Amino acid sequence: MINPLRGMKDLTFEESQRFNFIVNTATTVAKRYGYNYIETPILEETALFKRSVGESSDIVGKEMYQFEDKGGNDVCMRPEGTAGIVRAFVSAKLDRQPMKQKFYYYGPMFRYERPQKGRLREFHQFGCESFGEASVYEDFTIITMIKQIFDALGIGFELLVNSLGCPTCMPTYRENLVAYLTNIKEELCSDCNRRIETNPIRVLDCKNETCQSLLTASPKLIENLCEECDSDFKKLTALLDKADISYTVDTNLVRGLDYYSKTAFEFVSSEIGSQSAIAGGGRYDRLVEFLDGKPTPAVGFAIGIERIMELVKMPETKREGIYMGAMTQEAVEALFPLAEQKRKESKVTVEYNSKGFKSHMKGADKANARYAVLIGEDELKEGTVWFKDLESKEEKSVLLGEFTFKMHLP
RNA sequence: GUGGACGUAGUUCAGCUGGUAGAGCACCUGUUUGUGGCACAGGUUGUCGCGGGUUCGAGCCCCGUCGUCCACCCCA
Repeated sequence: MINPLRGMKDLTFEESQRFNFIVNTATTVAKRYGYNYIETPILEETALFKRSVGESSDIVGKEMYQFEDKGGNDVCMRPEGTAGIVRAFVSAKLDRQPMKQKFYYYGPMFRYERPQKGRLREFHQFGCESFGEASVYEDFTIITMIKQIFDALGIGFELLVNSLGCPTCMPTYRENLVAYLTNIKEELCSDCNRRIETNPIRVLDCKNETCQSLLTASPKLIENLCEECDSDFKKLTALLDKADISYTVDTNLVRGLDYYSKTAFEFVSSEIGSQSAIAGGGRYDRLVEFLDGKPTPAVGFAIGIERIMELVKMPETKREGIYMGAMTQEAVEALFPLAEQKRKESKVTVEYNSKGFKSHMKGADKANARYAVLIGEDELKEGTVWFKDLESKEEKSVLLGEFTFKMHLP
């Protein structure tokens, strides 16, 4: 037996239905916010991710599905969505148009990690990217959109926000932080020591308690923002207050990807284990430029579909469609014209095996059908069908040609 | 990449100090040979993850391997 590869998963039945439900719900909301669907390749040049995600992240360093294709190109399965979307945006020269552009996408992402709860090697994200809008109003609007999506899905969450600063205030802060960290180097854990070199901001959200207690006195970016970043962040929190969206300012909140600046946010759930981030995003005003486009402000987010799968409450499934069956083999074929006609408007299941009456009734029940339509010897002789509404329990026999549900059942 | 737990019927699990497997659910068939969801009766299903080893004998012990899960790491 051949099983799926490690960290890859098949989705069937209620799981695939829930998956669809999530995507459909998110799509509906995104469209209402003016987003258009964009589809980009799963395979991209490795250079794209090196330049966008950044070499400091483990994603690029060791988690990418990277290989040489048959034409000798250095390629990667995308580990996240934003880089590809921005690349497409620049490829289409949309950066040269004054129009603002908004895109939503969903699809598989690949990271070669050790699988655990909420972390697969092939996982799916739904995300949105808004280009050309520098106003913090857009950051706020995106947060309200995610809230709407989670509300529609019946998911509870906690919202964390922070500001990562911009090229004006971030580099100085970074230097100060590194200086501070280097001072207490000996007392920090080995992971943090590594991070001082690779990604000092990452030290801030270390889970080690000793590190955290040492960090209480560390310089905080939020207190060292430039005027513009500071005023934007204040505006954002004021808007959230006004909209009655509760949030926590988490000065240790960091985005893992290098391209973020200014607003950063994360939606977390306490109900799904250690991989608690169910959506994350923020502003990335410099990424378009990094990827050879004209400087274009942008803000976006992604939802981890697998991570919210078990949190989603599906609407109750009601009896739906028609089950058709026959008691004698000759009668089975008499069902086909009828089935074809009814399939123009509703779901029809035809049982090809002739079976006893009772066994058909059980079959109809199991198929969760609303109606059972059966033909036995008597019906075949008389040219009629017998049918029953499994919910109201009304039943009737009518001539085949006259058969419609509307006419015969309320 | 690091640390830990676990892999037994379709599924959830039981299996005591080693003697070649069991339960619930699910499924199938019946309970007047034309009335579903309930109840009752009966029935089917396993190379006990895979490969070695120890032993007269292994689902139980040992080693390896693959996989799952949890945490770290990373991140959605």
